[in-house]
Amino acid sequence: MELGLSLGEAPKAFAFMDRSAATGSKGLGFCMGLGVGLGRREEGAERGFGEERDCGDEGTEREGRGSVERPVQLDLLPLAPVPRQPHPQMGFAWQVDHGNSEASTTRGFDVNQLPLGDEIDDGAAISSPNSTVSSFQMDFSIYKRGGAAAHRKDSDPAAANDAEMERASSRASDEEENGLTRKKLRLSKEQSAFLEESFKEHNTLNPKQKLALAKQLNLRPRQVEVWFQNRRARTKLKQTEVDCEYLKRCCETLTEENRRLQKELQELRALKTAHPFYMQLPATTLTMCPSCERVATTTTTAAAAAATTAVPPVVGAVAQTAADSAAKASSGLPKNRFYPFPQPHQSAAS
DNA sequence: TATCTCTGACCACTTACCTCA
DNA sequence: TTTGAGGTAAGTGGTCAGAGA
Repeated sequence: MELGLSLGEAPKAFAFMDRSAATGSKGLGFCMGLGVGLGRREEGAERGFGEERDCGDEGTEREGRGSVERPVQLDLLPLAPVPRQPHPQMGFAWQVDHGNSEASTTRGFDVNQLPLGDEIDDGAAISSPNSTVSSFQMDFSIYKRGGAAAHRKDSDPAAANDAEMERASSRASDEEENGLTRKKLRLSKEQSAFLEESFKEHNTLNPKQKLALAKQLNLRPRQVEVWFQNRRARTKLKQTEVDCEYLKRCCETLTEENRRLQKELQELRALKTAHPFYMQLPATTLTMCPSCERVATTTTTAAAAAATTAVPPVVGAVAQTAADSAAKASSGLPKNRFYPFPQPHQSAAS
């Protein structure tokens, strides 16, 4: 029996997986194969799972004795998009006008504000006739009131926001004084939250959406674009971690199963050696798998089987066991993914 | 129609900065 | 106060698809 794992692009060798819905994006592809290399006449005849075969009908396949070497394949594909929540379009609590817009006049250059004259950064900020920007622009300038202190963070989130914005503003001012150009900025919680909500809506942006978001958040379009890129990268990274964890468990389970079946096989061989005539009983009484207690429906006599090989009935049961456990465990799971084992945690998107 | 060039979007990788324990 | 780790904004280079010449 062989256990193979491969990480990379989604495998093409196993056509029976319907993953049409999942292949829209190129992502993590995973292929796990469990090959039972015991079906040959001789013990040494082994075979890897990588052989391309027609995996047309898994269900009927497991009934057949001839398919005892069919690999049990796990195909881990990118998760379906995170369930989307309705976008609270302009409905955020922090969007309330606190009536302090007057006091919001910028004091120098705020790193979290779209700098005047920088609007044409990458050209996207030039308003177009069909732009939806102006209809729902947020006013982040309310956070620029003075007098906020960082230590208020715990007691009063709003005040903490003030402090945050003030710090950013102050830093920027200092740098402006020093003639330095700030290379990196930190988005405010509100900006991040809004971007996060947008990301839930759609994890990619068309130019119009990018422009709208940029205007709304007083950021440069490039910043919005970068944020989405980084956010996608983070999502993917988390998903990869989750997948790896899951695969580790799969591997452990299969290894254990492998060990158990090897042991079982040894026992049966010992039995055969000790009681040679035992194998001449009708095959139907011999193909019961000790682990799953399934009886194969073959009518082949043991003598006939022995003429070819004494092993296949056992291997047939083995393959069936693996296929059964896979089918059992994968029921009720997403179709575009193959989960023969307990489902991994899928909450990586956040 | 085929080919080439340009452009924009995206991704992977990396760097540099910021925050916090 | 210092420092290292982790998070993240941003830079860079490569690929790919679509538009236009």
